Amino acid sequence: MNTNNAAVSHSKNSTAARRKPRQARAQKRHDQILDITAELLDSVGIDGITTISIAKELNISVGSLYHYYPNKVAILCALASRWLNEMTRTISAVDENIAEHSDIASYVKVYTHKIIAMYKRQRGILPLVQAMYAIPEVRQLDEQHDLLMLARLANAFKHFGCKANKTELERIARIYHETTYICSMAIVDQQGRKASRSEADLNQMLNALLANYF
Amino acid sequence: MNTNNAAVSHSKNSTAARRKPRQARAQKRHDQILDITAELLDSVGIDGITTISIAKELNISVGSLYHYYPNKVAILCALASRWLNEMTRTISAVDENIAEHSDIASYVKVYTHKIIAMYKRQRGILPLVQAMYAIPEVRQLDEQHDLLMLARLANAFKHFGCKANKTELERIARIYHETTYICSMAIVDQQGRKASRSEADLNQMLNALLANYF
DNA sequence: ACCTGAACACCGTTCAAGT
DNA sequence: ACCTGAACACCGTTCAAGT
Repeated sequence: MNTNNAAVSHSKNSTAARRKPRQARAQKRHDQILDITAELLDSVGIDGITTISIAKELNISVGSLYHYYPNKVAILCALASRWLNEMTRTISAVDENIAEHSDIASYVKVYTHKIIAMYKRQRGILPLVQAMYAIPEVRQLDEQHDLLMLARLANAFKHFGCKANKTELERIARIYHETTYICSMAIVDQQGRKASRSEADLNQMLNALLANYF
Repeated sequence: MNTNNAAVSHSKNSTAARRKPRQARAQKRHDQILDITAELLDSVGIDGITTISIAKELNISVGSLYHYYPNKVAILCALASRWLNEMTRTISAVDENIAEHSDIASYVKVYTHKIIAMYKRQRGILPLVQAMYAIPEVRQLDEQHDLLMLARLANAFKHFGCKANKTELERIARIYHETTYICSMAIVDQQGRKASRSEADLNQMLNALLANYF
């Protein structure tokens, strides 16, 4: 009794969707399942969700539900993945327009602003994502997503003439990313009041972090 | 089906320990239960823990276990509480010696260092705390703990002559606290390599945050 | 008085039987 | 072929019966 195996007999083999969505109809069902799951997550919380309740809401049987996803974790994973992809897409836009910025400070400002705006828009689902964070598979997804963002950041820093080597670049990007993430969450939490001031404070911290390396 | 009730019939009335530990023997049992739970958390993960496994490890029956704690969540809560208190105690020491510091920068440096050292010492249990974070009661405990730390920080800032009003003080303390927390986690994660440099970067960010208010 | 563990209520997952 | 939902395996919690 010493290795980290969940030791449950329930099948958790794959967390991927079961049938490839060749037909538009099947894809629609997959999406519907995620929509319903998101709604239930909101109304009954992550502990209140049951596979039967999801199936019932869709007017299909549990067995049918298991045609689309191999298990409950897979459904939650797919939902998390959809959210993460949405975020990535939003932020990618900043990077694609990197030519717009003449210096790093300008980039930092827009980057911060976009992230906060996005978190604000998704205010309702943030606690849900947080609740799902307990699921190891979701955590892994999030880490992959982070790696992508870190690579982007490191690239942008180099583009603006950062004088750090590769290892250092990775390290700074990590601190930059984590700081932006946690402060954006805090800013979104504090319901509008003085949020612009907080955003300025975050920018100041980020610029101070980068100052030594430019 | 719209309010956020867990809707389970399991009794979750109180999360406090059941019998007041009047006798030293009962207190010892309470501690033993938490010790065993921490061990199991480490070996089988939070999803692998069962009340029966805890009882078995203690050589008592499940029924007996329920004499000491009203339910499984209460046990995990008590464990989290023990950890949080340990942390609070460690950090309180910095505040009690506030007179040692002539300026805010000196305070920031020691504060950062103590926090990182503490996280390093608890490296093993940090992922466990993170896993427990999914439990709403644990989250609440953590928030209470945070409020305490924030009050401390705001006080210290004022002591060193911070020119911010009460609302602003709270806001800055929050950003300070969150940034320290997330960066310390990141620093501890990166296994020693270049950690001292990261610590310097964190300090620089914190000082930049405070600069406008002193 | 105190402890035990079978029994009950749930929920995730499967698969034999229906269409 | 596809869907159904009773059945099975688990786990948290209780409480009648034992000491």
